[in-house]
Amino acid sequence: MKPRPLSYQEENYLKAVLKISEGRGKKDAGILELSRALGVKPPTAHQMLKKLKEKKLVLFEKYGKVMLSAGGRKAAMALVRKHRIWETFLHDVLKFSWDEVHELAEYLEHIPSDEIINRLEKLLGNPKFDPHGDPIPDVGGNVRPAFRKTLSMGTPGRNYHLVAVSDSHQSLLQFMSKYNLKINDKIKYVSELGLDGMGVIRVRNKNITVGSTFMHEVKVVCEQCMKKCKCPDEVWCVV
Amino acid sequence: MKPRPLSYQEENYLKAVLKISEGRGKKDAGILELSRALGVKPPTAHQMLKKLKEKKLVLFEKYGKVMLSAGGRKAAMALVRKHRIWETFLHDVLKFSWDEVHELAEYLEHIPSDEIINRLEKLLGNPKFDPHGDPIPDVGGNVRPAFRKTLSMGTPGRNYHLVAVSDSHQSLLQFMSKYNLKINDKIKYVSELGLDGMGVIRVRNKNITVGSTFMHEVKVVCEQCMKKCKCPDEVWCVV
DNA sequence: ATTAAATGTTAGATAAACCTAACATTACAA
DNA sequence: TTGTAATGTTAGGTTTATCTAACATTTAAT
Repeated sequence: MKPRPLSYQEENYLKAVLKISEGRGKKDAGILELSRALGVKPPTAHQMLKKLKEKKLVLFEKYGKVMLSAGGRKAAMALVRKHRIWETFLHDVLKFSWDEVHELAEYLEHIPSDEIINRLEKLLGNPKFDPHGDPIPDVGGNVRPAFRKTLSMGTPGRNYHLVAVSDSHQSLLQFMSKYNLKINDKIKYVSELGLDGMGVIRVRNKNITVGSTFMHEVKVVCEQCMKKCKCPDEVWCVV
Repeated sequence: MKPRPLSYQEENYLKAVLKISEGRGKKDAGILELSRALGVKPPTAHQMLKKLKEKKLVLFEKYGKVMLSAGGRKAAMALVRKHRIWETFLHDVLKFSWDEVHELAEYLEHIPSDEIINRLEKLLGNPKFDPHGDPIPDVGGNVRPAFRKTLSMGTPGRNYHLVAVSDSHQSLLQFMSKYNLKINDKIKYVSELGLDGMGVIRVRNKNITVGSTFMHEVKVVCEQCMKKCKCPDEVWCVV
């Protein structure tokens, strides 16, 4: 077996930097936050990031923030592409539920083959979004922007399409499974409750009361904004 | 992510012991042979096998041979099952060629999920053999015996089904790809050449001269033996 | 402006899986 | 049966990715 160009762990660190710097929140990545995202202690993350700097995959100065280099970003986007195509395969073909696919894809994304991914993509009919509604980068690492916002940023009374949810938020995914809520469901944002950030939505003629996490983590697209191809409070992110 | 029950490498060592002790040749596994099979130096293999002995996965006494315990064999058979189901998926669904699937399956077999494997098996229609003609163990780790012999053990003039070829023999796999030879092809063993163990086979009305490696590595089943459900020179193995 | 809290860095230790060099045992062939 | 070749074992070192403990810098609050 050929040696991997990047180790399993190096790949995870690059993905974590991408997730923080271009994901929901989009902030500069610091060592502490990275170490938390990766489940390691700060000195561990620090050491690895020095190594990735040597390899010119990240930009990182003493006491400064961490950013991906062009090469590092390319590698990280390739991982995101692999992750999301595997998730789509597991969901669409092997019928794994929405909340099971993420963990398995965490392993599968490291399989060192671009060809498997390209063939899976074709098999799946060149999907543009994974089962969580996140856009799938193309072979060049480009993602189409997606017009979307959190439900909490929506306007009560309007209709939305449920398009995305953080795929690593286990309890939320289970909540949605329980109420049979799926990507692409049409929902109506009925009302804000004004208490603990809760709200009420209507799906298939049934009202569901949802909590703050749901309001802030679930991403929706308002059909009006889609049509106008502009959305004042658009929030989109890659990871 | 949960910790793996066995590390990536521990799995490979168990598989290597199985391959030597129950594969073609079926000999007792020694440290030197294991180290060669795994591409490591003898002390490395020795150390790992002491660890696997601690974990009760192998039986191994000083200066003695290595054998799998019941638990070790179960784990190794599970790996063989995963490997062969992934190979079948890659070949049947993603249309990878016969000689490409082995290397990719070497990675995929370590994905820690039995459920993916069970669903793939169903998707593929519960195949009994992988693209190389090797039998796929069931969930319990049982393999059906296969009546087969090497072509060199066959009788010139008879018709055979090409059922198996060592999936790690790259140059042989490429030779077969080149002549468009596939598992399940009907071939006639035309004659022995009596020189360097060479022979002639006939496939789709074309004669092909094959060398010693082909004669000794390619497995065939003689239809007569299959029908009688017994074969005097049956050679079957698991890995 | 000062200080406390948050964050980042360094140094040194550990475990896994590999190595080389040296030594021990077994197997077999003369 | 004895000596050499093949195989196995031990000891000690390397690399990767982790840790803890101690120290340094930056940020933010009074």
